[in-house]
Amino acid sequence: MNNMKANNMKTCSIENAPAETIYRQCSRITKALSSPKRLQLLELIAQGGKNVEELAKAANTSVANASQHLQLLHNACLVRTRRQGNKIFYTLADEEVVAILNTLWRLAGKQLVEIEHVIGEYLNGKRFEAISQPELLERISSAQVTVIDVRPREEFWAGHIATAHSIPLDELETRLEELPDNTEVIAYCRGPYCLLADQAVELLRNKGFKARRLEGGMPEWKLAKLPAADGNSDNREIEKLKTNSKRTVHMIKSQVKE
Amino acid sequence: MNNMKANNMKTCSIENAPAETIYRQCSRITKALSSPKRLQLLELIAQGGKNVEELAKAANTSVANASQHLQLLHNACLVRTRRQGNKIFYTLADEEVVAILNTLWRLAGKQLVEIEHVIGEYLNGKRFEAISQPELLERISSAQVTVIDVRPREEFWAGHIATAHSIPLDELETRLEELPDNTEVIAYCRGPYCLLADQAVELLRNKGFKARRLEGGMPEWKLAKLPAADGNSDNREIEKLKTNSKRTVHMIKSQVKE
DNA sequence: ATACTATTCAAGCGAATTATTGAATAGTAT
DNA sequence: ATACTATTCAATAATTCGCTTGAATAGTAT
Repeated sequence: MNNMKANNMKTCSIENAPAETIYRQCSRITKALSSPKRLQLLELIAQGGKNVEELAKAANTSVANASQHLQLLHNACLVRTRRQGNKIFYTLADEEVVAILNTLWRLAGKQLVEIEHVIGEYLNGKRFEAISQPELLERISSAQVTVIDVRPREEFWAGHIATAHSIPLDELETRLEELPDNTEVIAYCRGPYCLLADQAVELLRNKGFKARRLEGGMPEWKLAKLPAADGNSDNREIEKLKTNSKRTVHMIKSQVKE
Repeated sequence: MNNMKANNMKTCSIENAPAETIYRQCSRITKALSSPKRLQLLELIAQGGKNVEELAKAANTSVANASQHLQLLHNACLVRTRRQGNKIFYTLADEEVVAILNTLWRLAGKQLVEIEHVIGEYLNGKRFEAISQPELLERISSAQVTVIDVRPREEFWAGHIATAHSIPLDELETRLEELPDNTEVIAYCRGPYCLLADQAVELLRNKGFKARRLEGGMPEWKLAKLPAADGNSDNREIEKLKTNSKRTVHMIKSQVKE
């Protein structure tokens, strides 16, 4: 019966040998993404390089456990490590990782009603009116506003609203002095399902700033073809891909063994 | 001082209660994507609605096992079921699912050297020279070529090369009469890491057609801002009806009954 | 060197996942 | 009604996963 298919040879030899390997390889990535803790860790890492201890604390778990998860992510080539003093900092391995997290986030927000529910509950009584795209555009052009991008820095580099400053949520509290206390601050993030901007607004209001979030986020801004920019000048990519070379050799070897 | 910052739970309540729920929810999706078999099934489903038996056969597993996997995908809201006669057809639940599969594929191709390795092995001695973007463009404008998009139909709808015809790889063999045997056929797919176009070319050459693949794929074409189009609802229906003619009759019948 | 720190490794245990088998269900056809 | 089909359910055994604990390692600082 299995042979039937092979003989029938409907189309493609990909159904057979190579495909299985490919799907198995792809599943290395999705497996790495399949644990809530690891998703949380990735999100934390995306917001800025952190060491194991910080990550463990932020993700509310033991250091050993965090380390284990991180190594799994590392084996899936989703994160990279960098030694600094006697600490090891984790960063995302590639912008595509952000891309996949974003897609995942968008899909989850769209499909899983529970998430909307949770978000709704979180924002209950906390969500302030958002500013609309055209209104923000007008305020920008008349310089009546300060726009901050509270997403992870990598995402800012990949494209941001013109005139916006990158202040990842993590850093916001320590960088308040960069913000004006007379003109309004507009925070934006990934979109309607993303809480980053809401959290930023909450923090800013608590500190006495005038703040609102943008309706939607960067994807919607881009979609509307409103003025955006990206940080091409940043040239970190070069080093990125080099680091994997050693590990790669290892991986191939162990694969051959099997 | 660093300790202060870390200990102080300040900024975001998202780190606490709601966040865990959200990550757990997101992980429902990634868990569903974390098995090779399910990735394979999704890919098959993406290439056109299929029933359980077909899927099981194509994925080379038992019907019961396929059914189990499919239900898992269904619970994660990644696929949808539709009854037709006494068969149940599975289709993707949302275009975003294609998006996430694509991102995953791209990331995997970029990060996991093994995949390149496998692809290289598969294509060993099989890969024919590809046609470059500018060359194809010129041939298109002088009508010296037939362009076919061998990706799943959903992806064709989301955007395709101008003048291209949608012939998912699955259907290629049964639709050969639509192709000219005097002018060259150019197949394209998702990009350099995607084998669909190569498989199409192989099949076509075996059948005596003149065929080559495009260098890169749709994303690269879009990136170069070359002429593209996307499928409006009208096209969509027509395409649908064309290829599903047999099935469609059934469908219409049963729809009328309802 | 020695002590110290951050991180990783290793073993163990309960829970979850995968594929298999055989039976049950819900539609369809006669 | 009865037989039939496509699909799902239920029980299983082997495997893997996630977290904990306690020890080992590889750097740094004195």
